[in-house]
Amino acid sequence: MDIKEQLEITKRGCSELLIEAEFVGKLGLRRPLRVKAGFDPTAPDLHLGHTVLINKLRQLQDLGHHIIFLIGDFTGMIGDPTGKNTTRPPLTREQIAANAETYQAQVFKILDPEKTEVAFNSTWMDKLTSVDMIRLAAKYNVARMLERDDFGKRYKSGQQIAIHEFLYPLVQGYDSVALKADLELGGTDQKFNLLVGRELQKDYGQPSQCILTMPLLEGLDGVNKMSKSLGNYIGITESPEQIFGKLMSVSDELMWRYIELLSFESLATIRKLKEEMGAGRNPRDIKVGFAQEIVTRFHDRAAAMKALADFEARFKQGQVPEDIPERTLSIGGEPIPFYQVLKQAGLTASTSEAMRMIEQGGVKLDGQKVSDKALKLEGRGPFVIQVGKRKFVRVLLS
RNA sequence: GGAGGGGUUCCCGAGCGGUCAAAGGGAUCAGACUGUAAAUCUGACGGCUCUGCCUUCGAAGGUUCGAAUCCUUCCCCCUCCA
Repeated sequence: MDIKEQLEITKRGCSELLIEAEFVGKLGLRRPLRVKAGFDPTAPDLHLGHTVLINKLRQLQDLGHHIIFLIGDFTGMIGDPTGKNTTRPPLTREQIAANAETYQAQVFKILDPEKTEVAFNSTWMDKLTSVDMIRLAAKYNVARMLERDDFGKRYKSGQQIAIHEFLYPLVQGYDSVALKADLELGGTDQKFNLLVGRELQKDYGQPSQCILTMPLLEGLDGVNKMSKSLGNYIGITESPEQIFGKLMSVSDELMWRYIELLSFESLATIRKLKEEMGAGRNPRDIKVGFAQEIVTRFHDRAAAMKALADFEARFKQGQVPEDIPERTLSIGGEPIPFYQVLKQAGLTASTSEAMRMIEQGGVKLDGQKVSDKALKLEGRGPFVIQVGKRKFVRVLLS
């Protein structure tokens, strides 16, 4: 493939490519480039936000480049990599190994396992002696470290910066030296660390890597970045129905951001979709198509079709979904207040909430809206109970 | 070490002796509508054996008929100075 085309694919959706001219030069070498991306072994549950970067790796892989999936097990053992709010607890080797396994299982839904090199930075970092470490530390200086926004801010405002936090970017940069990386990928928040890699490679007499930063995907709220702790994420191991439903709940505006960063459709196709919407096409249909694409990626085509059918049945026709969880409650044969059933079946968090849901007309028993708060249930069931649009349980009494 | 400021229900943030389960916003949930779990509008949003009762305002005591609001001690955060 010609260089111009490769460059376009590489740059698609990215935040920055440093330095483009250098990168073009590397492409001109006509050999597979060594592409590095590092991952923290702390978060084995990948969500769509992570996949923005992994997708890019996949694209580069398809262009014939050599992908190195680097697991930062050494850095994971030290603890907190970014010094954000609280120091993360260091992980044990066993935990890291287990996390790495889960990581790979998920990542290989996108990357080709045959063509991907998985590396652990402990491989070379463990061998470094204290002397080596100090020599490495000598290659950078405090003023340059403080260029990093996060460090600079904390320094100015008198917040603590632990010494080992300075070592972090160095270790990450040294990884690039050890791997002889031609290109390193990271989120925009990683820019500083990636640049350290460039500098260190120069110090160690290597050509400097280029840097490709990818934007951070916003979460379902459209404001914060997608993260597990904020609960605004779509996990790639979630069920087809969940992925589909969550994608459908994305606002029309945010949908385009998701499509831009997550879809594999060509830019031309996406442009056309936008035009169609401008000409009056229902954005819902575009969202459906996109949601189908994503579900297919992490499950399969059939699952995607089923998720859609399920979704339409439930929301358009108000039907009960096919497989709903079943609960058996033992009540000793006595009639039981309905609100108790709601709570015990896990449909509401408290009896107060159960009462509220009934008051607000959000509860259905076998398809009939329940408005009597004093209703009691007796008999064995099964009763199909629905709270809101999404929560269903089949209840058996015994 | 010195001087100040503060800790309120999931988050932000008002309240500063009764009318406070505690304004307002966000998040969330429900309903209506719809093109969807978009948008918009309405409502709810501590718990319970629910027209009432019980437990909350950093912790523990105290004053008072009555405290998130006053006093004492303690714990924790933040800012400035050294």
